[in-house]
Amino acid sequence: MARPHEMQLLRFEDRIEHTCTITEVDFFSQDHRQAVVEAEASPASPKDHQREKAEEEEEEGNSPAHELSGINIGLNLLPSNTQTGQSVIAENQKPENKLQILTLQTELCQVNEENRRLRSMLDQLTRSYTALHTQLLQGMQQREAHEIRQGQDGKPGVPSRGELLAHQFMEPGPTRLLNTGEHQDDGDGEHSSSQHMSSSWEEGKSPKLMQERSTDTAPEAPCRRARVSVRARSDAPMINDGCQWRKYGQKMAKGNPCPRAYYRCTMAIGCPVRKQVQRCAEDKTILVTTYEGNHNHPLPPAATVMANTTSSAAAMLLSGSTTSEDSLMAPAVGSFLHPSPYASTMAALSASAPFPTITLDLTQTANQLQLLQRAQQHPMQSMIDTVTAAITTDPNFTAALAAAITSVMGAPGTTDGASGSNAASIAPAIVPESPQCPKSCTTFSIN
DNA sequence: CGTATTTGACCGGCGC
DNA sequence: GCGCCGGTCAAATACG
Repeated sequence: MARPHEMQLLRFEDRIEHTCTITEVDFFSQDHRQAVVEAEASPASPKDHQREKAEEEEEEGNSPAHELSGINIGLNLLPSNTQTGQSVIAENQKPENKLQILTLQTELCQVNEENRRLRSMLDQLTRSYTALHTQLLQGMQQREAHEIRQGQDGKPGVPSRGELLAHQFMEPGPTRLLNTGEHQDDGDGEHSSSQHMSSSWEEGKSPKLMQERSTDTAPEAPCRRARVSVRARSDAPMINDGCQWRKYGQKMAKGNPCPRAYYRCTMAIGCPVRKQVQRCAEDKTILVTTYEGNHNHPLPPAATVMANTTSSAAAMLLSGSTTSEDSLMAPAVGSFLHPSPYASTMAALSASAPFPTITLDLTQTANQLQLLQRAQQHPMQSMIDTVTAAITTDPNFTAALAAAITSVMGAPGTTDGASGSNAASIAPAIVPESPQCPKSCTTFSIN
């Protein structure tokens, strides 16, 4: 996964710690940087220098356990270094400076402690993501194996409604979204006998095609995927999400004076991703973009960031939908998207369509500081929040952020949808798109 | 002239 | 069975 990045990060931080240590020894220098340079270049403290060299040599080991050892070394160095420094200082400097030194030592220790805590948090996040990803992959593999077995047995038999729905929701993209740029789902991933992507979209949609291959596809006939709807304030007719789209239709939707436009992704031939763009009937400054499907091609960074965000939301939605309506509406949304006081305003599922739909609302304002604070308690959620907020506030930020996100999240892969970079407001939120949620829940339920 | 957009027709799902 | 609605297709049109 992101191990190389992590190692780079850790080693970079280790260097910072070294620098801090040296700086502390040369605290009385006026110029901090100059002091560091001098400390590194001068033989004034050969012990420290040798210790640093030993640490650097240790770092070359690159063993996994070294990540923590590096941290500990940095921390343990402080007392020894400062002891050495203090002995010199005690001989040459005024007593009041000792207090400053002690104060700075304390601060430095706190900073190092914070560093270590953040690092472990990052490790934990990485492990959690890896575990979840593995679970998703295993689930997909088991399901596909099961369906292949059914196909080999001849008539698969009529699955229960629950099975059918569970298949529907296990099927779609977000699981693969989180995977990589492999072959896209399109709702027929299990049909290894079926062909290419371009037709797979149609298979998911076209009853004719479904009937032609009814022997092995009938249980999948109503197969749909999760949708991710993004609400953002924008004057533009369509938000710039980093992808290339071609308009293929426009309709007047009931209950909304604004037409709904239909786009399909043209970044790759046969890419099954489509999106609908429509202005909110209540507030025409709000642009509602609904993404469906998963890209079957690499995405540019600007599109990848929000793709990860939306795919995470969709993954959450789908994982919840495979169990029960309760898990869908409460734990899935509640625990993943807004475990905090944001719960009441940030997330909800839509029932306006035969698809499970999750809406990311980027139209509300939020305190970025709160996002940061939440980052410490809920790293995964905060990552999504941060990404979304960054996108909505500064489109130029997306490219730079993409690298960082993908380094933590793993390969961006093919993902679902993209972002609204022109959104005017900040807060990522998921709000009820429809008052018909209960109805939708029954659709999701397995009974 | 090639590509993108527009727009009416068509199709299937769903509710009555 | 019928009509409504959402979604897609494809011919016509616009644009660079």
